[in-house]
Amino acid sequence: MKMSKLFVQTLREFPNDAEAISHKLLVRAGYIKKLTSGIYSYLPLMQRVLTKINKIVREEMNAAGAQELLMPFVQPAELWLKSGRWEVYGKELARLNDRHGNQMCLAPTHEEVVTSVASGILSSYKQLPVNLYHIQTKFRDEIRPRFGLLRGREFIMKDAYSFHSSQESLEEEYENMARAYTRIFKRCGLETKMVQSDSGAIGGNVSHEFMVLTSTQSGEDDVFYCENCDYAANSNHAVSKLQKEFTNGAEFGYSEEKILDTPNVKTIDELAKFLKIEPYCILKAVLYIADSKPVLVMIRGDKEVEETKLLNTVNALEIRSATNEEALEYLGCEVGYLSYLNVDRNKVKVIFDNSAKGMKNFVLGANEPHKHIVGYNYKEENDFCDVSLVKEGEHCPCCGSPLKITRGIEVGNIFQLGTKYSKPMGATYTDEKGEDKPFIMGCYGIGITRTAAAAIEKYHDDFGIVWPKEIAPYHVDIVPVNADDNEQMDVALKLYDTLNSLGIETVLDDRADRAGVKFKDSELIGFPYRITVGKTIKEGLVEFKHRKTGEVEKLTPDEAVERCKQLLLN
RNA sequence: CGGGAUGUAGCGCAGCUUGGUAGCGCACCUCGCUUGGGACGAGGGGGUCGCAGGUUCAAAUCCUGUCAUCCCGACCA
Repeated sequence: MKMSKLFVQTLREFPNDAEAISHKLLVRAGYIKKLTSGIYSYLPLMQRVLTKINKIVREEMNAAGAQELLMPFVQPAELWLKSGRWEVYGKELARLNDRHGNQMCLAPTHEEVVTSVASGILSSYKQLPVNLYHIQTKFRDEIRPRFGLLRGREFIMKDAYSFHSSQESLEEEYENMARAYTRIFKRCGLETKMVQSDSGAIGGNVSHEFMVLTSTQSGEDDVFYCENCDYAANSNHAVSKLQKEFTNGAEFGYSEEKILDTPNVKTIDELAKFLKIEPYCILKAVLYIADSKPVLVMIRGDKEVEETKLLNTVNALEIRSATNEEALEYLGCEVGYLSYLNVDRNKVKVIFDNSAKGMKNFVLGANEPHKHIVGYNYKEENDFCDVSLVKEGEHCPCCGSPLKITRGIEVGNIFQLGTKYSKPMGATYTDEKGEDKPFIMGCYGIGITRTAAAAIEKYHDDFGIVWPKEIAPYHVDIVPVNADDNEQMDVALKLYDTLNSLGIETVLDDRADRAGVKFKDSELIGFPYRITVGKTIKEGLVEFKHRKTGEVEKLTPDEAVERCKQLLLN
């Protein structure tokens, strides 16, 4: 491709509305163009990157035994009503009516359709297992799209669905997909970590996410991992051994139950300071509203509530913390002095976090303004469950080593769905005994557009993108320093033809601009290798520059071709 | 959905307080000059100032409404 013809416009400045570095660079280097919030055109450079990622995905999925098909983007409500997700999915599901008034939706995912497709064709256990996938545009009407391709509303996803007659077979395929995913991301130049996760709206029992770990701000998820063993989990799913497993207020001299005046002492910090006690001896009460019903969470003072865990525990669709007015309404007390004591559990659901287990002589609100109780001990049996956020420094649940935290970008995930969709949708096969059984299913997603963005988050420098060569839009950028110099242009053109004929994807920057402009663009766009044809051509030499390392080699044109072959063909 | 901000040329912005010819830089077009790190000179094209009302002789500017976008919190590939 000649640069003068390439459909691209690089910008001198970063766009104002971009936050994430991948977003900034994709816009500035001319890869994407925003149409509206969270919706982008993929310009020719971007399309080449996506095509390359897709190719890797297809090769590995096919090698893993999956079959590609293509399912519809617009789907009837009927299917979603059957699976029960029409109500559950919420506003993220974009709904519309066709001209007859039938309700439709734009596909955010394809469990419903694939289940209906499969059940029509798979009728015997002999046909199982089967794994079907496609690569397709999805639409999720995100509350707040941001970070460009990292969280668009419209995005490209590879989604695969497997059908089995036994849990063992599902688990086998799950492992198979995990291996395929690791290979896919590796071939895209990305190291990923497989972490345990919450299964969210997709549902199911076991699930893992593939995370690209990013040391900086750009990741959207917190990942806890153990350096000693291979435990790793998304913060919405992570569990830990507490630093202080059992706490006793007697340690701070509170061994007798009494009510104390604590005027205007509202927060845990204030209370700890006021009583000269550590937060871990306080039983904190936090009121939530889950689907408009009150839920009171009792949790140790040094811990925070993990809202996704709470959401799952109370089996709600939506959750938010309650206002002070709601606290007054449901508990008759303002926030800051709440407790579970004297609460009518028929009206307010009370949940105890595991961290509150085994506390002795602790402090808690008196459910009366400006009063707390000290030296309290449980007087009843309570059920405890896990609704708290892990903190860095807490210990690995498997081996007890301290847990580390890092940011991560989720580029893929795998779920064991079981019969979550097949059962309600009546998708069954006939087993050996002639009985009808619902399919046991798995599903496996890769965010194609997000993978591209993640690669940029991971690989960039002050000059621009540094693509891994496997997914770069082109491999080599040939820059004749002076387009008016016939000698330079001749050599550049010859190199261009030679490399292209070898199947090496090459750009020739034939523009009349000065060298600086071409160098800047080359680095911004992120071509892995650049061949500069300049003054040194008088000595028969060109420059071969490695984008990643900045290393420059002086080579003859023939040697430069050899270097390209060696680096890019094998 | 709550909190904050912004809408003026493809991009980045000024002008608005105090109403009176719509401006600057980049990009684009023409000519000249230049060619190893985003040159320079001269000339040129492009904007119903988000939209709709209102006030006024006169609105980018003041008022009202509305829409959109972006940033901070809860969802997800």
